[in-house]
Amino acid sequence: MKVMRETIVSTARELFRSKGYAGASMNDLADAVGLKKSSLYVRFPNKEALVPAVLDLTLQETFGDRDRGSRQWDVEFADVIELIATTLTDRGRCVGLHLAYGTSDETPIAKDAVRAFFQAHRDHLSSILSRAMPADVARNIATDTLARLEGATAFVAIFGEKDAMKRAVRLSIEEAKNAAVATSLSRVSS
Amino acid sequence: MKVMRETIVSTARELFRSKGYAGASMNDLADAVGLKKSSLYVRFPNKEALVPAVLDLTLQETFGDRDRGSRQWDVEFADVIELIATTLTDRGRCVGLHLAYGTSDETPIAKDAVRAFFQAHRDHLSSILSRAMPADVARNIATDTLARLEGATAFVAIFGEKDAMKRAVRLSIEEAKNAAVATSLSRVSS
DNA sequence: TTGACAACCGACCGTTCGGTCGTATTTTAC
DNA sequence: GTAAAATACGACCGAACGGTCGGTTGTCAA
Repeated sequence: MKVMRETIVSTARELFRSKGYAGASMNDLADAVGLKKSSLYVRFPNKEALVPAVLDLTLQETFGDRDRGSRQWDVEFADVIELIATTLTDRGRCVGLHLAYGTSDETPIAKDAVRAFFQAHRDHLSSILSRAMPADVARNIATDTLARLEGATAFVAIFGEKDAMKRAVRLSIEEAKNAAVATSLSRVSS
Repeated sequence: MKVMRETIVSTARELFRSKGYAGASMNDLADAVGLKKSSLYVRFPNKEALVPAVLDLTLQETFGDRDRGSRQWDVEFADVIELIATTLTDRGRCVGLHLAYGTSDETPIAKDAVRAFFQAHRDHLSSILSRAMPADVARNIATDTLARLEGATAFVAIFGEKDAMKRAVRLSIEEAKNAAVATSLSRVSS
């Protein structure tokens, strides 16, 4: 009857996503995976330790087995943000953002994990974009893309609307391509 | 020693903003306003009833005493989104979004209040924009503007970065102006 | 078959949660 | 001046919280 660690982590992710850090209880998690609360403490020292595990799993699923650099930058960029957008649309909420809002100085480990989570997202996107534009431009576009996706998720969460997410994806891809064109033009003129 | 209702509501807003619905307790609120918990229940029937009060206050402060329609649409649009952006940057979080993520079917009154809150934001922005463009375009731009602001707030919350918010404001204003120009051009050509 | 080890559970701890109620105190109205 | 209404409080409730601990069960290698 052994319960997989990944089962616990991905179930914890669902709970954090829908109820937030404070709203999700260890008892909820235990019930959801078919264990008793005390058994959870064999695998995780405390509730806070679930947060890095949850975010690491999500990062792995998003950027893990991606064939990095083997394709055109624009295809890879479009692929990864469409993957993120689809996940956000299907789940209706972003675990990372819910945990970002739900953690504070009282949960420093969770807070650090959230920072690392978003930093990793930005770094990944930025590294794809910087194949076609200067690093500072890439970083800003990566940031704005993530912001747009997070904001569009709010409209999925509140109204169930998916249009905003579609526009966010389209506009982000356009913005990246425009920046790439502007970069190549300025290279020619200089 | 009477404590103003608005004091309670705006203090509740701070708590909801920083700790979320589940994370903010009635005891926290009582301590913060200098009352005992039982005294709060004289003014509010339960915790959930604080949510509409908090969001109504915020709406009032954002759109309340604005001289509607007396100025150019673009000035008014820029003004109101700069007010929102400044508030979000200063506070580091959006109460509305934190409550949107923190409420569920178990708190229907709060959930409805959140929907009304964001709908009111969208309606207000949309009505300003529709002075210069078709209603459907205005609605989409209003939505995307709010999404951008919410997303940029995440980067303030997580990294303390304010640049993303500045870009969000600038890009939203540009997008609105471009749509207005496109509208007037298509009117001429038809 | 047995010993060892990992997985799991029930009972329990102190604390905090949202919420209620009877009562004391202050303000207001007549 | 006095009655009524508003305001605040202390004590309390059952439930849920995160977390601990001693003991039982299941698995597997020797």
